[in-house]
Amino acid sequence: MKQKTATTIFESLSSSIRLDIFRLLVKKGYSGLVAGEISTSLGIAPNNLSFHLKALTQAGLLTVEQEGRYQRYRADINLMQDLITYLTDECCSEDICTQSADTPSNICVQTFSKNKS
Amino acid sequence: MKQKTATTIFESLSSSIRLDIFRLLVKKGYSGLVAGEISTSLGIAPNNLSFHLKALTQAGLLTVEQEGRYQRYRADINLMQDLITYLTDECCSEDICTQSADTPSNICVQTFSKNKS
DNA sequence: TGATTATTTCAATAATTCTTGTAATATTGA
DNA sequence: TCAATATTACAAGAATTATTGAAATAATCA
Repeated sequence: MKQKTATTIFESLSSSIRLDIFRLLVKKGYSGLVAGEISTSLGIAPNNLSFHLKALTQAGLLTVEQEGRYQRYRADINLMQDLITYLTDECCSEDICTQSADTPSNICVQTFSKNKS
Repeated sequence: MKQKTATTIFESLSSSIRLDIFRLLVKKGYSGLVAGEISTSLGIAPNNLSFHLKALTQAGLLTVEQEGRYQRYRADINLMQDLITYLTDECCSEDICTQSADTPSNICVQTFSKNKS
């Protein structure tokens, strides 16, 4: 994953409106929702919603499918897993992880669990 | 996790400078780095770096420990796992997941893998 | 103590993002 | 075709965030 991709995803989810939209669509699963339903459900003005849907879609967090005059949006959470990998794949590569095993703020927990399983 | 916590984390990582800082510290593991080392390593002016370190720390992504006249920063990636849970814990709760099993953009993959393992 | 170094704070400007209103586009149904 | 509905595009002002320079704070060392 490129850095630009990552910052775009984070930027997309840094707005409470967009986070609400994404979580709503995650909940709705494959069914997704059309723009009007999202607008009603979250109480966001259609034009403002369109602005945020565009941002989420461009970040790759949503997919859109045309259904007649409706646009159906769905969340794509696969991208989230790639994002975590991007953040943590070099975890502790320049440090001895074991040092942190017994500290309260253990930044290597994820790496440890990966190794254990 | 509260919505405000989540948006703050996303906002923190939406800047390329802050993403660089976080990834650098993830790499450095428990050793972490002091502010001056981060400044040199990434070529960021000390006062600007301080601005971004403050943002990351307030979001909970970094911890700070005083060492004499140095401030040692460390990444806390545990928070990332909580964040993923916040995003996906209600995944497909209002939809039949199986519908998406054979589609290219399968938003439920994560849920499926969880169930399989 | 006095000088030096590390880091943070503050203020000002530049840049970016959000929201709203209005208009445009496109599909549906009579 | 015409009217109604769904959605998007554009433009302008308000609000927020980033960067820089200068100064302040605090710890170290001679």
